[in-house]
Amino acid sequence: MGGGLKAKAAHGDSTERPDLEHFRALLHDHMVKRGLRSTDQRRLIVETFFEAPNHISIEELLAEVRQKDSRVGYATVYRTLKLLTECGVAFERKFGDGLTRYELADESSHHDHLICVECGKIIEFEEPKIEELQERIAARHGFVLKTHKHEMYGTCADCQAKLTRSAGARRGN
Amino acid sequence: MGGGLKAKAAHGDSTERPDLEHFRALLHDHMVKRGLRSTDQRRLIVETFFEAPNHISIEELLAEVRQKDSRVGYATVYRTLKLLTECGVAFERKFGDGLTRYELADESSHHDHLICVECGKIIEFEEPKIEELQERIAARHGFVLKTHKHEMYGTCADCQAKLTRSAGARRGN
DNA sequence: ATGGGTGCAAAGACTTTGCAGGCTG
DNA sequence: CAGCCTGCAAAGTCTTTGCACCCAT
Repeated sequence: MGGGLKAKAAHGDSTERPDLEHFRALLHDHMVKRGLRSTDQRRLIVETFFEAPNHISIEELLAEVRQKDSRVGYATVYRTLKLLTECGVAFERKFGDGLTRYELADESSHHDHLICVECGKIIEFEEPKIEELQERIAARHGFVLKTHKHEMYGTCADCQAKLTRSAGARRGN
Repeated sequence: MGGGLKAKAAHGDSTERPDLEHFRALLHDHMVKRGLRSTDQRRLIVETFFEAPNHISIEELLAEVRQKDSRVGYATVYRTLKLLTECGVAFERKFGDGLTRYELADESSHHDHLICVECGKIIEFEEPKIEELQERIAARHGFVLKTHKHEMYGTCADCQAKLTRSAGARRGN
């Protein structure tokens, strides 16, 4: 029936890959500037992060990393993501689920999030009109905006279908 | 322009108090329906919550409550707020600071939040145009929206002034 | 008298950090 | 070969829960 399901969603919207070289350079500069060192673990974690779907949690990233080197510790992933955040390569995101998630700090494609409360699918969206309205509201209150968080929670098309089906079944449809 | 600034913000926008009777009834019904009991602590906590500024944390509410009865425990406040959330009297909010905050579930005045990253001031705002755009975006992706979280972080007018002043001083102004 | 309610303290779920030994530059 | 890094485990935060006793109903 429902075909194969995409399941994935989250990641890059197929179009073009982000400019990883730019991020590698950013990280490299930061490390040189502070006398930090390049280690096997860091390189592995960083590259794994670059390949991973956006909005990955520490746990998830650790799992990926351990497929390549099972001896890497949680703390190292944690500290490396902290490092990436500091040098502007990653953004830290806290959705309501208690986990901290990370995504590539791709300024060039600003987006917010649409999240399915049934299956957890995360879709990114952009809406310049909203951005503009935000600025106007901020100005009205005398604020200068730094960042914002705009998340919409609902049920995706797939899950609506699923729910309708089971509701129908329950009703003896 | 400018004038005196309202400063307070956060709480009821001066206009009218929310309809507390409505919320008391909601809670009462819920408790009767489930055979829950009305105790001194619950009444105290609930009324204190009603009087407290919006976006209060458990710790803060507990402090208020303890001014009236120092023997109330953290867990009771915690459980009472859970109860209020369940029966639709309060909303749970998680801003990025790791705390859970609660506000009156005043549907009639839907709003989002503008937060000063310097002083923590929280201002509520409403913008129907954004709400409408949200629905449109959700529809475009096949979603049916349930809730959303829209927070904007920046520097409020007061703090901008403060920052400018100290920056100037530092520069030998 | 029941069985929900309370306070305390212990347990969870995540995130941070201290340390002894390892490795980069 | 100094000092940053790592992995482990312990320590923090904040939120939840188990329990024995208390008290509305």
